[in-house]
Amino acid sequence: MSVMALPRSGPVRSEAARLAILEAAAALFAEGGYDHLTIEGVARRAGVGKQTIYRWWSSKGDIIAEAILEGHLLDTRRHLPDTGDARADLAAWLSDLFTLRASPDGEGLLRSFVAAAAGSAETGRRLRAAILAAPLMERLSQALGGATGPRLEAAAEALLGAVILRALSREDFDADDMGTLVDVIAGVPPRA
Amino acid sequence: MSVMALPRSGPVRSEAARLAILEAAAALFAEGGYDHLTIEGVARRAGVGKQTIYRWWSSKGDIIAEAILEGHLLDTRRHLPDTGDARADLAAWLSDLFTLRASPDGEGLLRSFVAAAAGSAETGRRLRAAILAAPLMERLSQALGGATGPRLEAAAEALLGAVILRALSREDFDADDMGTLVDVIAGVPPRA
Amino acid sequence: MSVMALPRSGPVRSEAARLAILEAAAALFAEGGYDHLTIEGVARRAGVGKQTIYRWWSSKGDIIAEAILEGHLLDTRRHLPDTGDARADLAAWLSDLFTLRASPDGEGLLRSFVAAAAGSAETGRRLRAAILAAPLMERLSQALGGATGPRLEAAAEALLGAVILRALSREDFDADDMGTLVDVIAGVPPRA
Amino acid sequence: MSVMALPRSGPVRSEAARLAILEAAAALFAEGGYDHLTIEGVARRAGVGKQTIYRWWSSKGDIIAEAILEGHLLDTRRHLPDTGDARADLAAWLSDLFTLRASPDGEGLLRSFVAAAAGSAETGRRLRAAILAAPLMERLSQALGGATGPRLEAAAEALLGAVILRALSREDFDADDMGTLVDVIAGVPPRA
DNA sequence: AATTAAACGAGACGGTACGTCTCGTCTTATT
DNA sequence: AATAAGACGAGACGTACCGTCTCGTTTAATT
Repeated sequence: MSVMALPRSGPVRSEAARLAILEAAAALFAEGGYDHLTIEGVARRAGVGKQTIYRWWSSKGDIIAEAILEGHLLDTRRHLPDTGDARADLAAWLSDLFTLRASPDGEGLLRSFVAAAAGSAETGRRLRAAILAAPLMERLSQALGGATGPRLEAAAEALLGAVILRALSREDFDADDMGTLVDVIAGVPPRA
Repeated sequence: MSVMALPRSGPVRSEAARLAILEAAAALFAEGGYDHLTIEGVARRAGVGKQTIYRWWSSKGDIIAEAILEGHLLDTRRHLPDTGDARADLAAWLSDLFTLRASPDGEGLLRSFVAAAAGSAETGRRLRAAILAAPLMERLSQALGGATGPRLEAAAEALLGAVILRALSREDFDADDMGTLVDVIAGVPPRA
Repeated sequence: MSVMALPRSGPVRSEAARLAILEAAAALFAEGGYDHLTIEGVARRAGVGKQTIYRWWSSKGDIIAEAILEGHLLDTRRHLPDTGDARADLAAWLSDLFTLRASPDGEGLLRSFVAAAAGSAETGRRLRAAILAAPLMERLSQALGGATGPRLEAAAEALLGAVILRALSREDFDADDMGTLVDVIAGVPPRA
Repeated sequence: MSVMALPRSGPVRSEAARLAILEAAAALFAEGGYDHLTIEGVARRAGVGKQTIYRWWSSKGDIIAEAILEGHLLDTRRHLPDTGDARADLAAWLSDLFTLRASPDGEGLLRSFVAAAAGSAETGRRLRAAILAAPLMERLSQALGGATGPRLEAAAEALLGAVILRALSREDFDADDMGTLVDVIAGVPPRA
């Protein structure tokens, strides 16, 4: 048995408005972070009525979640280097993620993403999926000596979680620190 | 050489007001989470003028940071079990932290703390320090076979970070998962 | 030379829709008064698209004007008593008009009509014509000792206007007051 | 027994804000009429927060009522001519009232007042009192040969009501018509 | 019968205004 | 001088309607 969509006449959702909203939200997020993002601001920037936003999204978190999913906010294919040294590659990539800023003088983008995730379940899930994407998982699996399943997942979460925690506590974090982190999680014994 | 306070007349800061504010903030935080916490609400609940808050704190994040520091919000001596099995103890403690809720039907308290930390640097630092306190570090050191220094710190951050990340993405997390996480970070090989 | 309608195919105006709109407007007017009447509400109640309203009327005032004209709103044949005493009959009728309410607990209907008239020229004219109809004018003419023309018109306007003014200032108005009013306008000397 | 105000500290109502609001409301009323008057517009024009308006008034009708009372909207000492002929003076004054316009191309001010009165009980009462003021009543009493009490009141209401009714039905009204109206109400027999 | 075109129900759109809430600052009287 | 109280300008919140503009369907008159 198939679920039939109820036939409905009338105008169809405007793709132009949808895109304008997502792009405006992404731009404002990048400029001022999640806290300073307002629905009114998005509507103004997108040249759209507020009701058009409320018709399709229920909160600013929802909008950001969709913007992440469609790649307006985060380049999910961000370059993961491949030097043959999986641990070094991961450390570099995480360092990069940690220092990611929207604008040269902007707040840390990662922290703003965390704020968004704290406010919206969907954003949390999307963000996690966007970052813990296939290339990262593969490289991490190599670093762990071929781990898969729950252990690989746990390691990935530990890695990303540690970076998030440091972003939240505003600690500086250099490439060496990141290397130590990867080593610990990969179970590499202390270097001499 | 001693630092002399400038002599000055007039009433000094009211300790009663200070405590009333911290307690009101903690209560409201527990009831509605960080997002619904407002300065006006705190002033109302504490029976205090708004200016008295603004005179001594600069944001709601600041208030929460101080409330954490003084233990109004988080019992920093929360029971860390001691069964002799360091890994099991850690897993139990983290599980506890993860499922921490303000009220029976409340939002996850951890998620709300993350929102607070995302909005206030000081809160982030205080929160981290409050959770990664001495008892936890000691037990983790045991689990790691006596690690100290940067490696111990990295492990602690990975552990707490992973829990935070799961809280943010609203995944459920049972005691087994937590055990796997501790194992991976402790470098314990897969169990048969 | 005659004006020819351009030949055109297609459906003609739907009488069912027209009536549904007028009746919905009348019902909503009676329930909530002119101010709370909205085009969207009329469309919803009538089961009609908004455009069908805008196609044929240009404002809610227009709709009300047509509803009055067709008797959906005001029974223009409202009973004007005939006791032989023209002044008493007029006083009774005006009293009736003044206290007219849509629903038992409703606002004064007269006041709502005035609001409608203030907002729409056509409604003003229609309303005036609907109230100052032939039966009233005849009885008033008798009360004035056979006046006609401008003096009769002036008297009629004075009578209705006074009632409206009292409705606007929310004064109570009993049958005696109404009698005095008719007497003054009819030029009857003060009663002993 | 006296009603004591509760002793209260804190700032007192700003007279500057109060006046700015009344003046802005009066200006906007004169420019666009009651229907186009908005609270947001008043706040903008007065340079005042919306909450400052809502704190002290509950509707735009309320504001207009106060503006009338304080003479921001209607010069209650409008010149009532004194030529010795009371009926002619009244006719002239009413004609003046009827043709009163806010701006050269504005809507009739009287009609807008009626809309305001229809929407707000207090405005209705204030407006009535402002127009049916002592000078008018005295002159009317003369025209009626010394009438007082209910009969004078009824005559006054009939007079003003008739003018309002004509304003509502957008009929033109010249000085002759106005004379006839005064004559009918004054009980003067038809002129030859 | 097939074509054509307008009226229809539905409702999305860019807007304006609503009335409420909170922000951070400022003012007052009290302690 | 610090406090409780709270008015102030500012502006975001989410909702209700505005009047216009599609949509896809239905209904007549014309081919």
